[in-house]
Amino acid sequence: MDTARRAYRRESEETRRADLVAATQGLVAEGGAEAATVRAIAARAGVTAGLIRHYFQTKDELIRAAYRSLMDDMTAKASAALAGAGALPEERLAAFVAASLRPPVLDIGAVVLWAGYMHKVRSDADLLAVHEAAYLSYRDVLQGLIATLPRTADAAQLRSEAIACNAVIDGLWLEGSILSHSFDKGEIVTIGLRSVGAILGVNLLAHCSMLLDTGKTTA
Amino acid sequence: MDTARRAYRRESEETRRADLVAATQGLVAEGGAEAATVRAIAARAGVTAGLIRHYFQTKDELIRAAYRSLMDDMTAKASAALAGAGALPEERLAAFVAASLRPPVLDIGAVVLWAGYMHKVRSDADLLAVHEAAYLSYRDVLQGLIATLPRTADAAQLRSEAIACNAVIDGLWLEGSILSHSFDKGEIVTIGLRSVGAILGVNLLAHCSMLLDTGKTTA
DNA sequence: GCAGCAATTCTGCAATCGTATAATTGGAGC
DNA sequence: GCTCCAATTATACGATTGCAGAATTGCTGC
Repeated sequence: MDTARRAYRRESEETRRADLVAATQGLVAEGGAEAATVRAIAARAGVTAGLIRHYFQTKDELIRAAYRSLMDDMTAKASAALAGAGALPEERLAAFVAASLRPPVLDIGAVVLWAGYMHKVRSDADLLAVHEAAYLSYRDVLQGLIATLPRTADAAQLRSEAIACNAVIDGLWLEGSILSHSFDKGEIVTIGLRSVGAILGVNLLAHCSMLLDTGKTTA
Repeated sequence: MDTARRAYRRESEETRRADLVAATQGLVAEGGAEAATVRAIAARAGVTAGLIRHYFQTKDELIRAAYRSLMDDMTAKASAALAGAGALPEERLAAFVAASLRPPVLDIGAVVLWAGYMHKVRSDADLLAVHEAAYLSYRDVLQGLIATLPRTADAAQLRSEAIACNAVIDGLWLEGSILSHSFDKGEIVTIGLRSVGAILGVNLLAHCSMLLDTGKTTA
């Protein structure tokens, strides 16, 4: 037998798509978008390149699916922190902010993965829509938490505040992930809570000292 | 004459390098990193592809030069706004923040170029150093402006505040660039000034209404 | 266990990539 | 205006890319 074909198992469409998406994300996270070639993706997913076209009409379609998956997962992970939080509005907001600024959301791999898609987001209208939807989805959760605070605020003010809080979280997420070595443990979370609190005029740190993990008990 | 060679002019090394860097940035800004092929870069710079290797040993070296140039330019453009500002600390800080949140600093091309190199920043120690230096350089300018405000603040507080203000500017810069269509004109600048003011406990909007350009006179 | 279908592999192709190097030519110095 | 060197063009090469279609094979229903 000179021609020994590679043995394989049939998998459900759902499984295969998930595998291919995961492989794509792993490659982009490690080596940027240029590392995610169809052959590399297939190899990491344990299949051959031709199969990709069986599940995705084009490579761009796979990339889009992978990006959508990443964005959804990040919002989901931050939102999951709400389940363990109490009923107090300040406490819930603080839990959400803190969860967004620590692993697994705060992660250089996630940043690189996210950044690796940026150039596609620019040129691909569909991807831009995915990005916008994910951004607004996260911001809506944030705005919902802000709205429950014991204050009076009209719609326009709520929108402004949500944009601002989202921005400070984004910025801290970025630099905290990239330059993690130059920040003390818990510093990013503390600054995030203090900044969001300052923007909204509430004290998040007071209600939520249990969310901090400074690693050292500085005076 | 069957072989008509293309006519050309000799230029200084300085000019050619600048042209190639500018061509690279333009292409990445328009079409993402994948659009910046050596042939496309050369064509835009008005030369042939071979010349690139005459000035840069490898394409990566050119891209790195373009990245370094981008980072330096962004800080420089924001800092340039200080020259036209008055002597009042609030006014100067506001001018700096506002300049960081509007074109040419607020630019999707800059975001894409910046993002396109995240994965290299992760693995390449030199590039990480470039990023960190640029980040700290910008933050230092910001912290210097914050320190001149008429308040009392110790070193640790100044550091925290600079990180927070930098983060909110970063986040607004990102989303404002990517989703520029979903924000009103001047909205990003206004939110930036209000947020930075809230974090620092000063009113930047009061002193600096001339920095805003809302495009419409809403009541 | 046998048929048949679809999941998967395999092979190939045209295009494009970055790089290397030989062939030219513009322009400065004399 | 001639010389000569470096700036620039031109050409070529091997590798890789996304994509397509034919060939195979694992699995499901009987």
